[in-house]
Amino acid sequence: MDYKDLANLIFPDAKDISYYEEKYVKRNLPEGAVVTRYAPSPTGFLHIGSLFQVLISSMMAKKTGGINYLRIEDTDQKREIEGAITSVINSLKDFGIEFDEGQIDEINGKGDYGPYKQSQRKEIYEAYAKYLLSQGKAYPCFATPEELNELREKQEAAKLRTGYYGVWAKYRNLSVEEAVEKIKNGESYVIRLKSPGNEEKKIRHKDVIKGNVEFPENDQDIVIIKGDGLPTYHFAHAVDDHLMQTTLVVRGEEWLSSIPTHLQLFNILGFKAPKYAHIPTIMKMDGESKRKLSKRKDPEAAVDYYTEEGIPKESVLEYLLNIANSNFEIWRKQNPDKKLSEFDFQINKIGVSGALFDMVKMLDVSKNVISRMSAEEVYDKVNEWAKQFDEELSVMLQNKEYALKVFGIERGNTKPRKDISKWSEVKESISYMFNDKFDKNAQFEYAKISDKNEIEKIVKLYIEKYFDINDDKQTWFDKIKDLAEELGYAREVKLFKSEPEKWPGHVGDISTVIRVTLTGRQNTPDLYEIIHVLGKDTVIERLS
RNA sequence: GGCCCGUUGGUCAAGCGGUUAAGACAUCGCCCUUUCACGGCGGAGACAUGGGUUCGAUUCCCGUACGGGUCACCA
Repeated sequence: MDYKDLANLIFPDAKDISYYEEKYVKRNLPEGAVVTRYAPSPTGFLHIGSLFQVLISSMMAKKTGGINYLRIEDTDQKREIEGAITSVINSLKDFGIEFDEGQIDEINGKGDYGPYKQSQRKEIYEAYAKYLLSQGKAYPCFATPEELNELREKQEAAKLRTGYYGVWAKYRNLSVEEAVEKIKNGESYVIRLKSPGNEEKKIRHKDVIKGNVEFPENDQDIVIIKGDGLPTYHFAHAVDDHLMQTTLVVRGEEWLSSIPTHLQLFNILGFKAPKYAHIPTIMKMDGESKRKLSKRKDPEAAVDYYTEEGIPKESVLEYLLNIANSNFEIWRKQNPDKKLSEFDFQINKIGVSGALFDMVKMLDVSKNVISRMSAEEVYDKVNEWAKQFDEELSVMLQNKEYALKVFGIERGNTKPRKDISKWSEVKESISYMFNDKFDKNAQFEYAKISDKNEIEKIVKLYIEKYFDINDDKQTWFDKIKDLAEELGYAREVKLFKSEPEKWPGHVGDISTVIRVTLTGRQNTPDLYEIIHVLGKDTVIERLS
């Protein structure tokens, strides 16, 4: 009996690997095109770090005329979550990320290199495992969890490196006969790689982002096929990325230390290894120390958070791009109207150390993104958001024509207003523009001039003598100045500042009184525009 | 603990042996013919640390400290 017999016993039906090698033909892509992928395990939760990763992959594929595909890594049945695939696909779609190829729903994929769901690729992994088995490069291991535990304890007690390797790999040198017998006895087992690595030797590898890294060779006999018959991540990674012809693997830096294992696997299988780009983890400040954004503690770790808060997807993407390529900011300043895809993204310019997530900066980016939108765009997006997350706002926006006017205030000119950074702020910032949300009898907080009688006097005189909806802006403001003067206030701020003792206040204080009476707040956009959007009747009604 | 990776202002970051060490956010002050949001100008604020190498180190090498990652039949 030899290895082939063992291989046949374990995987009697597995095909020869040549079948798959021939089935998946070479991709026909332009020179330099990158094939990359996003390969989540379906936990139903899209982390901001994952979005970062997909963004990078997709930028690289687009830039080079390549392919970005979606592969589902569902080899851990214990973690399976119903509907998770659809939810990930939809979350990504919310951010404008769609794949050229790969999984499209819970069961189906599109493209010539599928299936794109690992649980549907079992026979493929078996073929490759059988291939290794038949050459004696992999073997069945009968160690029980208890045995493995014991082994580790022993190693720890002796202060040795833990793991299943070298002389500790108890079943590595079991004879074929013994193995066959155990299998026939129904003993459970996994398939392990018979690692040819030597811990004393180093391997050198050039990561696209991290640059040169050096590791000891892998000498662990890692599991490639688990007890449940499904492959481990490592094995599936090698087989899938080879067959799907991935040329660039973008993944989190927590994978960096598996490089020796992965390179070894590619090598033993006779595959050409892809390039790897290990991207830094997005961190958060927690007290004194940094830590990974956590799905349990930090709502902003989940991509859906941004959707719910109404932070536009463009903002999130721009912020992320900012972290990735710091020259993006400059580019954006020079090209305010260009699409993100026109930015010449450089993957090797991504910083090597983990970036802290900075919500303040994110909102600043967002504020600028929103300021570049037209009133129509703002309307559409706010409306869409409100439909889902804020019914009251949604109702307010029903009169589209009016809402457009509201959003058009100080927008579309060379110095657009920058006061909205997320849709969830919109209601509060525009509520006074709606009569049914405005209570003229509420107690407003006035500024310098707060005497009730004085306020009444100012407003009354304004409405009776100076208010004319048909005035142009200059005339309108001149009249406020006249009003100020008539009431004994300085008509220019500068005048007041040069001789502050001469007047009780200035034109700004007067306009503040009108502003507060009209809107209920001290800070608003341009009063003249507000008056015109509100219309004559409302203005008179509120000021009377 | 072993093995990796990292460390430039409060934050994100340029920089690749000789720079007054960019820029952005935040912060502070002033200005911008009404507030706020903008915009403009200016201020404060950094190369973790100790040794080398070098005429010269933020940049290269080694150690230390600190931070992160990883050591599963999870990905």
